Amino acid sequence: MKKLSPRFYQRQDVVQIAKELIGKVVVTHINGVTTSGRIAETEAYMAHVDRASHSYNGKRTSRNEPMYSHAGTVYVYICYGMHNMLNVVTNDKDVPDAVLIRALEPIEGIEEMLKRTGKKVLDHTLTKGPGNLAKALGLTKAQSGLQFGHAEIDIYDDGYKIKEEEIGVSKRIGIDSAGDDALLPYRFYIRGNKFVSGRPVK
DNA sequence: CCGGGGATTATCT
DNA sequence: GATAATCCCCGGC
Repeated sequence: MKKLSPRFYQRQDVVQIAKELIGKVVVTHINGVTTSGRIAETEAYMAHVDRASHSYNGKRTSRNEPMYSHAGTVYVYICYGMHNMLNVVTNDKDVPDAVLIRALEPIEGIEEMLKRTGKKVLDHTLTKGPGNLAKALGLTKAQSGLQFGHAEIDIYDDGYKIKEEEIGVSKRIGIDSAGDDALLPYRFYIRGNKFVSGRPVK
């Protein structure tokens, strides 16, 4: 298990970073309990030029302020009034690129994840989709603005290698109001992984 | 298996 | 007052 270096997050190409985050391991220590999972699905959001991004056209508010912080910052926000979403901020300070972590394959702390989500048994819904994932990991906007590497949250490379052909690419989910930008191929996922969100594609 | 719609509230205008 | 980077349930086939 080795931490991702600051250099990993600092790069300019957020789409490439989103792709490389597939297969990495997110670990949280919240209230003394450790939970972790392997990233199965991500989406890239490109700063001010991307209509789907919270920072489109340079929009800057107290909610999305962490996006303008330096690479390796945690950005958590609430969507539809009830779901927390986990993002990784990349690129230089004041360039608000981010990667949304959309799905995980649970590894550690499954009992705790079941307790947090109110589910009875481990099935593919435990960490499928960004809302479920943040809930299982115990993340809320209390973690927004922290750095990856903080005691409560980090991302590791455990040496797991994923083959190029195992990674699927598609347009992003749930951003229909973003016009043509909704069609950009900025979503990456592990083909055939049952934790990947959305209806299975034939 | 698939698709439609309601839930629920922080955030922005 | 409207919107939203979602989830879950329920009905129909």
